[in-house]
Amino acid sequence: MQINPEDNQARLEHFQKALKKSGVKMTVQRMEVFRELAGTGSHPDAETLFKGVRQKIPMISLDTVYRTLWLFIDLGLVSAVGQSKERARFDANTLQHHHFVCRQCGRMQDFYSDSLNRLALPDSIEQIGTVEKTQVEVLGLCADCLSKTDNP
Amino acid sequence: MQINPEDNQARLEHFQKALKKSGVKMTVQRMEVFRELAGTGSHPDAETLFKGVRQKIPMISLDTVYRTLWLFIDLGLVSAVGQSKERARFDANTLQHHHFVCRQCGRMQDFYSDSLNRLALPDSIEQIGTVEKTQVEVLGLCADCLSKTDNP
DNA sequence: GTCAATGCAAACTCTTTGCAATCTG
DNA sequence: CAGATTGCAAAGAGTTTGCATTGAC
Repeated sequence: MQINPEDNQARLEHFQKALKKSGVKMTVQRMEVFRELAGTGSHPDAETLFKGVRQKIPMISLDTVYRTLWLFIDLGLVSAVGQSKERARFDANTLQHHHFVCRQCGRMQDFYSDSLNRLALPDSIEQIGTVEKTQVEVLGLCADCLSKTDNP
Repeated sequence: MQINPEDNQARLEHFQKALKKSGVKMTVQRMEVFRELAGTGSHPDAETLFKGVRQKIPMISLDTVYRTLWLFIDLGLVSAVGQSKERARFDANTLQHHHFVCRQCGRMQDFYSDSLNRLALPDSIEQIGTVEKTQVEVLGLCADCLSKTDNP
């Protein structure tokens, strides 16, 4: 999915305001990392972004791209796909199931639902590809973390 | 989610048959890695499994755990959670959206659906935790990979 | 001018690989 | 017994960190 130029422009402005609001300095590097990421609908990894940004800022370093991305995530401008920061996790449950993931402790719990097993997907999916498996991922706070943070 | 012992027993038998069928040797290590993984409903990483298995086989090495896991994945006995083998990927799209992930090339495409945005989750979710975000992940083959493999 | 942000290089973590010793079928 | 499998140690990816220099406000 390519993002159209106007949306992109609007995003850049929103981006600049967000930085100012958080008292974070605007730099060429941050600008370009954001522009690069906002201009693509694919979900690039840091290295890919790095290569793209280097076209405009040849002296940028990879660690700056990483720092910039985590900063953006803190600011809520960007999200990391899936449990990206984590390691590989394995599952011996071969039944169709769905995942609840705690955003605090990262714990993952399976849950089952017949209706979620046969979700109706939008027709537009057909243009993207053939569907083999559909899984719902629910993000939230697990009961454990809730009781640890909420209770006085 | 803990798995009950009977299911677990059935799984172990299925596991042994699957190994034999694929002409893969049965070893204590494989047995224990599988038992450990099948006996937990959490989705442990390799290190966690390693620690568990070491209780029974103190001399097992971490690389064996990895090799064993990827073998099981090849055999279809186990799955890796998410895009586990991949690196962190980032997303500047802050609108609620869902992901189509190509299992071949790993490309990820956003798609939108109002109905998927407000999925009805099973009541059992409440016991697990509070829901903050629900996202659908569709796995399949993207159009690109389809045309590369299917067309003669 | 001050302090945050950057680039560099080195460290760190997770995962994989080469090879000789070991064990399964 | 032959060949697959293991353990070890070392290498490889991807990511993070410490520190001096640079640059934004």
